[in-house]
Amino acid sequence: MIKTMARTPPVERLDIHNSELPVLCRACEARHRGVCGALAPDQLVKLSKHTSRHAYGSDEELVPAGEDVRRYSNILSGVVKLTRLMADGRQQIVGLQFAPDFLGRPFKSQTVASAEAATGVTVCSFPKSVIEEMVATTPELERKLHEQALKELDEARDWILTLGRKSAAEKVASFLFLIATHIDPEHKTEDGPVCFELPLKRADIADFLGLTIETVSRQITKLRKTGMIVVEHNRTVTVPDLRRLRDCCEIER
Amino acid sequence: MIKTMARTPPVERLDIHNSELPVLCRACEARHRGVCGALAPDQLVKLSKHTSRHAYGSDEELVPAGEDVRRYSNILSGVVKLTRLMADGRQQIVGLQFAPDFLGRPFKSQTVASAEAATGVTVCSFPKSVIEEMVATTPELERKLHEQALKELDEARDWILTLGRKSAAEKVASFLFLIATHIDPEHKTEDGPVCFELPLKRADIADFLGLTIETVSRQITKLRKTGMIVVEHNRTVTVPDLRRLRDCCEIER
DNA sequence: CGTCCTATTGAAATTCTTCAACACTCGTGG
DNA sequence: CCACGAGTGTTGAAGAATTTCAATAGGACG
Repeated sequence: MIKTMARTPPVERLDIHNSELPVLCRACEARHRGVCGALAPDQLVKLSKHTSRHAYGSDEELVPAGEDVRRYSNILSGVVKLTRLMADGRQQIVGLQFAPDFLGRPFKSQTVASAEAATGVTVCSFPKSVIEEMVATTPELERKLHEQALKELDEARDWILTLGRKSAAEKVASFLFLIATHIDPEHKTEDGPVCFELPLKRADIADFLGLTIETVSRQITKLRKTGMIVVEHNRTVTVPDLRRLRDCCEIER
Repeated sequence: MIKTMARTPPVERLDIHNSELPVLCRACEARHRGVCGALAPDQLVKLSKHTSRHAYGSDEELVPAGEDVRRYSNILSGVVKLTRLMADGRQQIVGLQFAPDFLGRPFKSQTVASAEAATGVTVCSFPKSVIEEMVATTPELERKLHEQALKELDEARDWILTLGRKSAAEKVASFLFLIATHIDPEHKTEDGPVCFELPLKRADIADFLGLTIETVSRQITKLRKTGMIVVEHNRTVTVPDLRRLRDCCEIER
C-alpha cells in the first residue's frame, strides 16, 4: 500500500462529522488524501449509495483498454499498472498507481491503456455519471482531479527521461528508487535504509523499463553483488543506503 | 499547431462582443482554442492589462528549469520543447508543445523541465497571480487547464510506449507521423499526402526519441530510400501516403 | 574564402536482446 | 512422501541493434 502525500488527516474535524459519514468512508484513506477529500458529508452519502468495493488478484484487469468505461475508482490498497499493448504483443507499462490514487480518465469514455492489478488490489468504485455531476458543482473536486493529473504528468515526464536516456543499470536503479520512495506512505525518507516488498514481478519491471526480463534480472544481480541492495525470496528488497542507490540513477536538475 | 478540442468557435457570440475585446485578443488563436476561450470579455480586458507578447529565436530558453516562475504563457506560433538535463549532459525532450497550448505548471512555481523554443516562437504571457485568481472564480478556466493537462498526459503516455518498446526505425516514423498530424491545425487528415517543415533539427529529434543524431540520420535515410518520405533541404518533408507511414509506427489498440 | 553549424556515412565497439538451459517454489495428485 | 508441471527467476553464449568515433559534405555568413 502506498500513499502519495505526507499530510496527516484532520482528526478533530473528522470526529465532528464522522457520524454523518457513510460507514464505508469512515476509515477510508481516500477520504483524506484522495479525491473524496474534496467532498462534503452529504456528497459522500450520495456517492456512497452508488459505491461498491472490489478486490482483484494479481494480473486481473480492472479496466480494459478501448472499452466504454462507466465507472471510476479509488485505489484503496495495492498497486495498479497502466499498460499499453502493440499489435505484435510488445507491451509497455505507461504508469503505476498507488493508493489512494484516482483511477479513470475524466472527460473520456475510452482509454488506450488498460488498468491491471500488479499486486492484490482493492478499489472503491462509483458510476462515472455521479462523479461528473459532482465535478460540475464542486470546484474542489475538479481541483483534486486536476492536481492528480498534473502529478501524473510530472511522473510520466520523469519516466520519459528514464526510458529515453538511461542505461539498463540506471533504469533498474531508478525503478527500485521509485518503489522505495513510493511504497511506504509514512516513511518518506530519501536516505537511510529501507526495506520493502517489490510489487512487480520481473516481467512487469521489464515492461515498465522497456527492457527484457533477462536484462532486468542481470542488473538486479549486479546491484546485489555490489551491495547496493539485498534481495530475499526474489521479492523482498532491502536498500542499506537509499542515497547511494539514488546516485546510481544519475538524476539531476 | 494543435487543437485541444473539436468544438468550433462560437462565431456569432464573438461578433457581438468583438468590440469589447482587447485589441491583442481579437485575432488570437488562443482566444478560441486555447485557455482564453474560457474567459469572459471583461476578464480578457483585465488579463490583457498585464499581458505582453514575446518572440524567441530557435533554442532560446522561455522558462529555465528550477527557477521560480512568475509568468504563464500561451503559445501563439511555433513549437516549444520541454527538456530535461542529466548531470553528465545527457538530454531528453519530455514534451513538445504547439500553438495554442498553454505553457506553465499550474499550482507549482518550480518545474524540473526547461522550456526552449524549437523553432521561432511567439507567446502571449501574463503573471501567474492573475491567472490563479481567475482560476479560483472561473470554473471554465480550470476545466480548460485540466483538459490540457489530461491531453498532455495522454500524449506523454503515448510517448512512453514509443520510447520503451519501439525500434529506432519505428521511433523515427512515429516522430514524423506525430509532426505530420500536429503541425497543421486545419489539415487534420490521417491519410493522403502531406508536406511540412520539420520544426526540430536532428539533434532535437534525437533528444526527443532517446537516440543519437547518427541513428536518426540513418533512419531518415532509410525512409527516404524506401520512398516513405521525400526530404528537401534537410527540413522540408513530404509524406506521399500518411497511412503507409503510420503502418511503420506499429501503433495499435 | 574560411569557419561554424548541421547533416550524412562508414567502421569498430558496446549494450542489450534472443535463444537456450537450468534452478527454485508451490500446489496437486498419485 | 514424492513426482510432476506451471510459474517465476537466473545465467551463459551468440547475435542484433544502437552507439561511438572519425571522416566528409553542404549551406550560411562574415
